[in-house]
Amino acid sequence: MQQDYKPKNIETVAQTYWNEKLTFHAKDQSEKPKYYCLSMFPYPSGKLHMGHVRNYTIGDVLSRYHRMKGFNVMQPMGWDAFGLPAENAALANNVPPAAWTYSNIDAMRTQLQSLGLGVDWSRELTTCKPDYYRWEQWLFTRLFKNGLIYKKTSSVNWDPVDHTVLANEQVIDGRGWRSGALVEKRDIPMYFMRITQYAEELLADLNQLEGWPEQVKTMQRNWIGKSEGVRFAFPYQLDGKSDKLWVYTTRADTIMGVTFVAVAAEHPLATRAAQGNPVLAAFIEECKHGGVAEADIATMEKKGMDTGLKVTHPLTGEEVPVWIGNYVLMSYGEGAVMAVPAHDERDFGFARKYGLPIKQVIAKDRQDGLVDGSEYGAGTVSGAGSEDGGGTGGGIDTPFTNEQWQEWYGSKAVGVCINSGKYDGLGYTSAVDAIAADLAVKDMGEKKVQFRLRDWGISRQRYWGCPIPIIHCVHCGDVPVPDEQLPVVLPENVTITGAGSPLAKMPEFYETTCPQCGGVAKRETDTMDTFVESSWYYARYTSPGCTTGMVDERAQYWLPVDQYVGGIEHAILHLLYARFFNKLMRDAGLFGETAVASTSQGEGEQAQQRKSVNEPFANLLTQGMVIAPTFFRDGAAGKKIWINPAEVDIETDSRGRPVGAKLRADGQPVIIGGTEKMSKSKNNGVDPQLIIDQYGADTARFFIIFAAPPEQTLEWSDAGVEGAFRFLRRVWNFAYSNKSEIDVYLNRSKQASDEYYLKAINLEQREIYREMHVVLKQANFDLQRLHFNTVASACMKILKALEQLIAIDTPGM
RNA sequence: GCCGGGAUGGCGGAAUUGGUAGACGCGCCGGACUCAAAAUCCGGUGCUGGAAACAGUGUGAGGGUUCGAGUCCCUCUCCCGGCACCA
Repeated sequence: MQQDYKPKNIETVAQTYWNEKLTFHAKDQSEKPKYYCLSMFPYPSGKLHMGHVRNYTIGDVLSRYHRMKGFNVMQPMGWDAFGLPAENAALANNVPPAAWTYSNIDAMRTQLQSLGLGVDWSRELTTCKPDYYRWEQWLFTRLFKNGLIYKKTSSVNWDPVDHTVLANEQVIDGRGWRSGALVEKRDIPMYFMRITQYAEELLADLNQLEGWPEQVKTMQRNWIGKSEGVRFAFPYQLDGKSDKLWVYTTRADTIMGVTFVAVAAEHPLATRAAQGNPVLAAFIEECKHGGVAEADIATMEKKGMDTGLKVTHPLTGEEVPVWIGNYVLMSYGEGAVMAVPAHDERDFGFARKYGLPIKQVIAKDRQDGLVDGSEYGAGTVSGAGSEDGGGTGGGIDTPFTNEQWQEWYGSKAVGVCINSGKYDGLGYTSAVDAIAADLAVKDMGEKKVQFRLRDWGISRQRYWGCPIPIIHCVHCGDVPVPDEQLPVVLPENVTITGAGSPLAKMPEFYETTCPQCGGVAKRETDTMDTFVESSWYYARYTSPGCTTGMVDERAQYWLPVDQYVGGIEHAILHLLYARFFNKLMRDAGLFGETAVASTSQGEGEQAQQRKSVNEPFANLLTQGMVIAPTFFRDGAAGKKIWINPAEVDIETDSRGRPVGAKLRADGQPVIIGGTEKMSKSKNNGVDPQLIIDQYGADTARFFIIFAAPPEQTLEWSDAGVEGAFRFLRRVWNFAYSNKSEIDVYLNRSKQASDEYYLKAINLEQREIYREMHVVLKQANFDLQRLHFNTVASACMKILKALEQLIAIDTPGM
């Protein structure tokens, strides 16, 4: 009667077939249009998790879909193999990071292959191997020579007990994760990539990325943070010399309301003021405690101390006190900020705390909030500047007060200047113009465009990363390693102690000679940020085995990536760095002719696209998380004991609502927690391997692709998996029972039966993917609108229709 | 703190421009078939009250605009992602 659906057999046969026939090998030339589909490569943690399965299934569906549509598809896979976890594992298990990483890669490759992805494994790359990172070192030396990489000091988290630099992740509540010691900020020399030189282009080109989600582009725009403001100076006399304290503001219209300036603890003025002032020196010392992470700095208590120094207001000539503020960052802008307590919420709080004066210089002129400051010209506003700041337009009147912050105090849109002498009555734009002009006349400042984006510090005081190809010579300074000496190979047999980099303790690594003068020299022992490797892997996939450069001419055929798929958590850093690297590689001439200035739309644009690659990823799909319910019991000392959902039976009432849950092992109740991201800590992960073993990869993939739109959160559901399995089984059984010749095939030979299976698989996949095809077509190929329910019901309808047919065509791909 | 998202039944989620909230699916309940179960099929299912007809109520909270708000405006709460050394 009906043959059982045995996914393991079917999938093994299919995967073997694909491997033998090299089905998914991408050709570097083709009559067909190319489609480069890339899913973000995994960090080889050791085990596949559901997020990986989702990521690669989405990419695979898109790949197979385009394959069926007649594209020359390339879907590669590789390993983001450098990074901190390998060093942690080395500490915990006493295994060298390299050995740990390579064995993880082997395990995960096996798992990935059991998923049956249409991946071209001949392009596999591993970033911790010299054949990959040597080209990164090559690019480093080029960038160093042309000034796009430079050296400066920067703050890191220093663990004073373990004598080691800590990652932000390793700083917990201001203390080292292993030692528990209070972390300090320490300034050390590092290499920086001049990403700010590309800030304007990185910002402008976002507008070309029509295939990117708007929210990602918005985040990148805000991150780059182009602002138009005024850079100006507070002059001062100190130690018999005249000098200027520079600050930058986007609210020059409030300059007349400055009542103090705040400088970073590391600012030269702070250092000077602390001389002979032990209290101030102690405060500066206190400011050094804690980590360097911005989120921590921004949320900590705002503290400050008067330096006793005074600077002069450039327009009023009044004396302005200089304070040290723990919230002012030396690495941002000038390391000093003007403070206008009346019109900045943070300054307001600071002034209230320390009893500093608050001077209102902006009045809310209108209530409707529609007024753009630019509409105001000098003298066009009458009656502005009333002392209470209340609007004249009725509605809720919120007069200015020194007691409580009001949002409108800080709004550019609603205010006009008051208490500002000649600037009274001006709106935002005209006030800024007038003030900037007056500052310029005095040579005390000018308008300036500034970016929030900072240069990218790439030095890491870590072992498991790509060595920075620099040799330090006492005579010649920092000398880049010559091409013929590349790669600088990272030694793989080391012992990790958790206290500093092993490279710094290996004379056989760092002792060398200067390539320029031949004298005794020392090799750099810092390694590069692992984001460097992930910034160009997409390009390397186009040129596997290339020994002549980062990429060869094949890159011009495949790039840009047509579809990139990955987590939203990479919306800023990784994606911005990869865009930056793409431009660096383009300007190094690696993608053929360099960019032609964009002229007109249409034909000219197409020609330009063939000549150069301005952006690496044409379309971006940011997939959602995989979440699952959590269960726990209260253990000793208020600690929760998390219980895996697989070990729990849920009881429901007559309406199907959960009323309780019991641990299967002991029948005793457990507490139902929230639904959260699958994680080790909450013990709510579902091991993909168990699902594949029990139901098969097709069920796992089918469930995961249809249970939620790709970019939304996916709630794991055992029932949903079961449903997906039943659906596939039904398709299978239907195909089987309608094929009378099957028995003939089966009775002939093993080979023939395999052939039948393949045909049946093709039927199954064909029907499923045909449905997706239809839906994708309806959705205008917009996978983000793809919806499980719509697709599933369409599949059901088709299936029902098929069941009414007695004979169907022999399927074939 | 700042930037970007989100919140609709027991669950995933529908709802073109502001026009019958809860499509479709899961789950659950009832029925058919079966010795029984599974599978399959049929019907029901926001909540409260009611045997039912029906009534009231309902899209995180509070306000507003409108003949009409899940949708637009304001304020707020909570959750998720990122914040430059996790990847």
